[in-house]
Amino acid sequence: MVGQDDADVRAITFPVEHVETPDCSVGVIVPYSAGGGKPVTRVKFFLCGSYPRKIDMRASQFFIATLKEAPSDAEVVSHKLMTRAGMIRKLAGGIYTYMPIGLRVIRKIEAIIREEMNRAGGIELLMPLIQPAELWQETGRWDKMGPEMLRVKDRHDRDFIIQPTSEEVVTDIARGEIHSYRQLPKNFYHIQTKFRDERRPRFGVMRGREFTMKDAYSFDRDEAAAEKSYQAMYAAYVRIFERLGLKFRAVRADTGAIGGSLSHEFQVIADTGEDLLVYCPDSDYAANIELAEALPPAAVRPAPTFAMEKVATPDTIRCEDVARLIGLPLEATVKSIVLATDTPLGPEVWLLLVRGDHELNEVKAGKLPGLDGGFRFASEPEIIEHFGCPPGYLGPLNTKKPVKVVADRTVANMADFVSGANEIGFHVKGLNWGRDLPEPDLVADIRNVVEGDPSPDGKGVLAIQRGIEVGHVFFLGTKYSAAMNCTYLDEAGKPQPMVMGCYGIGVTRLVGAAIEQNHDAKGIIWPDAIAPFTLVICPVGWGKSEAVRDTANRLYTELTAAGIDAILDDRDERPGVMFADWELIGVPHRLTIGDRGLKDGMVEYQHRSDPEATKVPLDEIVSLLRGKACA
RNA sequence: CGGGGCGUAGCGCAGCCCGGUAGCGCGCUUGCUUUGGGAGCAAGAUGUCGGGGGUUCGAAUCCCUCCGCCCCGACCA
Repeated sequence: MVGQDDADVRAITFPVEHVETPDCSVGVIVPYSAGGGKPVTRVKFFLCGSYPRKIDMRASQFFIATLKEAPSDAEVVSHKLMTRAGMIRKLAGGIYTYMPIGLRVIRKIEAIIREEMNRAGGIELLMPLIQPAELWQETGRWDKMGPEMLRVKDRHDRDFIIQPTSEEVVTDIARGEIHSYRQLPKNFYHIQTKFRDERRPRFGVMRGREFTMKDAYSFDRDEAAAEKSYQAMYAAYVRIFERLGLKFRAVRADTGAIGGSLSHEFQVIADTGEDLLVYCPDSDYAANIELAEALPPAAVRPAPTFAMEKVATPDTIRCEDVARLIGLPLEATVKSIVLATDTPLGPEVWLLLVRGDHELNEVKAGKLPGLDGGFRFASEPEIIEHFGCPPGYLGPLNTKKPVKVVADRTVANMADFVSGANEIGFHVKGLNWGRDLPEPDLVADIRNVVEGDPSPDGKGVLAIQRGIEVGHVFFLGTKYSAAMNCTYLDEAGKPQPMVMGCYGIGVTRLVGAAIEQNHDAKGIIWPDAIAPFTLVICPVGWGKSEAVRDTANRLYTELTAAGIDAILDDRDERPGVMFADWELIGVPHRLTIGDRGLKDGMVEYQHRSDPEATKVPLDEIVSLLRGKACA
């Protein structure tokens, strides 16, 4: 047993066996008595193998660096709390040092991810941070990635990048090492520093430039096998986020720049999230708003009832104001958005129409034929050239030059609507497709869904909530294997491209997301699984009471031996300081020991989310905490 | 990238308009007192006022320039 009471001891030896577990984490075998039954031996996982746990964890020997006030550049609560709790310190925009408290949380998250990745068949390796340009040129992403990818040169003036992701390198490994269908499937992963030179880093570690990501890549012989790998990763992700103690939702997602055909995001539910999640409470439909389909209106377009009429709307630009001025509902107006594409023949101008109360979905627009090669918002000169009028009074009626008109499904179904008259200070009302102007060139779903829209699966109506994207799984197909000639030989001895999937988890972003979801006015409230410490022992009167000191030391030793990740606050701070610090840091379980209770043989237990402490007899506290704080 | 704002002690800020001794709170150091919810008193330490250039007898303050940071950015808000 650990058996040491002396506060001055710095390095207690821990006479238990370190074992190499099947998934390569290092654990220690600890005696464990489950519910008072016969003692059993079980492996208690502390932290990952590369992070030896300091067994004697006393606050005076550790590093607690809390702040009363957050730096003024911190905007969101997780950034403020992480800084105040001493988890991170900013070095440059979007670049942070992970301080000791913060690193412990990261290591715990990594340990859980490793366990579940290994359980799901993943094989850990570690690919370099710096990668040669050649591989990226091979897939074409050297040119496609843009300034988000940090490029560096070595002393010979050769191009390198600091990796934002590792598809190229892992595919290079696979094509070099895997030659036979017998070697498939394989899933390689690593947990590595990434660098993405974000246009606007913000929100602390939530959108940093340098961050830690777990990225995994699966290689299979065919689509069916690859889909199994995808499902295995999906299931592993569900387990990971459940173990982390977070409320999350898996949603269908756009495949974006990475490419591929099937994709889910794992979103931590938080009102401060940047993403909008669409889900159906009556079914299992869930998607990112980028992807969620707005179904065509069920009804047939009504017949025109009014004559078209031009109305003066001086200085009235926004649909809301136009509707109010004319005295019609906002739903009767149509919003005009002008896009441009740059073709070899020069710019082409597009007019996209959504209902006044709807919003354009740029991801959907970007998939339209003609816009799928990339688009931009048209410049004001381009707008005037084509519409004969500056922004604010634009519409599909009588454009000066022909433009390609794309109407949202809802707009295509409208009658007697309002839009700009392409004349400064005027709109038109009573406008009707077919009668007053030709049918749109294209009718498509180009808007964001709104709450109450019918669910695409036909099983109810949609609801919307905010989330933080912490994980993303992609079915890649052969996009990279084809580009890089990554093949294996099948039974017939024929080369076949490997079918790939890729799977990411933002480790450092998870830290921020967990805080966004779990905090109060005093600070962070960690889920047990990722708390920097599971339990803090707060002795009141450490410096003056031998009884307090002895009891604290003894309980610390016993609880640690029981496998509880505890820290003993021996700093001899005043209680207010001590409590405020640990509440800010967010340690979920607190044991308070003071002369006041000790004289009655009592100590106090309080969970971070409890309103107040509970008195517990001294001889019951260890078994109580074993039940509560021993994950 | 465009627009706006800000850089003064470890953190939060004042001083700048109107040029003249660099300040406040928290934190830090020392001592005494205090000791169950961020203690009190006393005495201290800490600054290239973001960098460079200019104007001036004199610049945190006025001018130029560079850098850094923050916020905002649809014909949404």
